Amino acid sequence: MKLALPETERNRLKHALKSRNRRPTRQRTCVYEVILEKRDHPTADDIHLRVREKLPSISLATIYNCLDTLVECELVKQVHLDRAPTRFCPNRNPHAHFHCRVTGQVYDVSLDDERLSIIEKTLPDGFTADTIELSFIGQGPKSDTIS
Amino acid sequence: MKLALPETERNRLKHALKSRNRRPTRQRTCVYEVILEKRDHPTADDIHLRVREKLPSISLATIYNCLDTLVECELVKQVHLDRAPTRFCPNRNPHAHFHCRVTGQVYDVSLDDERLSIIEKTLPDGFTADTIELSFIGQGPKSDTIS
DNA sequence: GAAATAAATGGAATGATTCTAATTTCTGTG
DNA sequence: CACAGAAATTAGAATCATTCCATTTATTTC
Ligand SMILES: [Mn+2]
Ligand SMILES: [Mn+2]
Ligand SMILES: [Zn+2]
Ligand SMILES: [Zn+2]
Repeated sequence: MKLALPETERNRLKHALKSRNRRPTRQRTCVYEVILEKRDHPTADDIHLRVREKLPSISLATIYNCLDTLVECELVKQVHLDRAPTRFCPNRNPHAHFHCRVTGQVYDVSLDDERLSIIEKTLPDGFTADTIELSFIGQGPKSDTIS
Repeated sequence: MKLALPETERNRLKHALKSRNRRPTRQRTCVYEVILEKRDHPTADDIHLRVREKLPSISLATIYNCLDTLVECELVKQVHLDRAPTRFCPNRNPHAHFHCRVTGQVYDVSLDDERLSIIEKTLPDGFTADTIELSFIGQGPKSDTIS
């Protein structure tokens, strides 16, 4: 009988959950499983469809719950940052953005041509990008944290 | 009498619009104006509030319409890419993403430590990032475009 | 195995964005 | 200048990903 989830990943999951005091449930295992199965960056809804083939009664809310847990445990990443209203920027030079977790502010971070071209060279042959988005998330300066 | 929108930008707007056969309306001018006024990456709603002080009857739909036009004319950028469902990814190594406009596929693009550290050095003093998101948007390989 | 706690569930609520259909504004031409 | 046609604006409805809530079910602890 072949395990759906390979031993290594099964352990990774178990440990990650235990270390955060979260329970290893059928649902969480299965969600993790389908994400590993096909590395195509599925949406929550895609995942729901796939998981339902194994757990037909799983709800979409649970998919979201499981995903939150897996992200929290750093077992999966979400490709788009926090869903939040789109922001607009008049800076027409190439630049990156810094989102401060503390204040919510968004700063421009200038990007010199040098670095920009290094970043562009990351792309393998056959890929042509017309847009690059680089953003940092963390803590900004003088956050006046009263700590 | 001081013009609300500086001459240079006023011209940029006029030319950009004309070159795409779009009309220079009060609403578009005003939206562009408030975005330039305060470079804080406002949301559509923020912009609506600010523009309403000058055009009290402007609708939110128009704000979105104007923003679409300004983005199309490359006068402003939107900081979050197209609003679309969040995607999830099990790749735990540092990597970038490539979104293909043609097929909608999302690919992982590996990021060596070298490049990663170059990117990190972009941040000015005082900023600490715990997350970096780098994504490319464009056309992927062998897109089988029947052209 | 019962109490206590965490998780799962279905459905309602949210909220950013998009769509629609009606009205208003522009622009080019006569 | 008037007018036809095109483009833009508007209010409100519709979408849709995500979150919230109250209830039920599963897990862990004792
Ligand atoms: Mn989330
Ligand atoms: Mn848009
Ligand atoms: Zn910016
Ligand atoms: Zn990825």
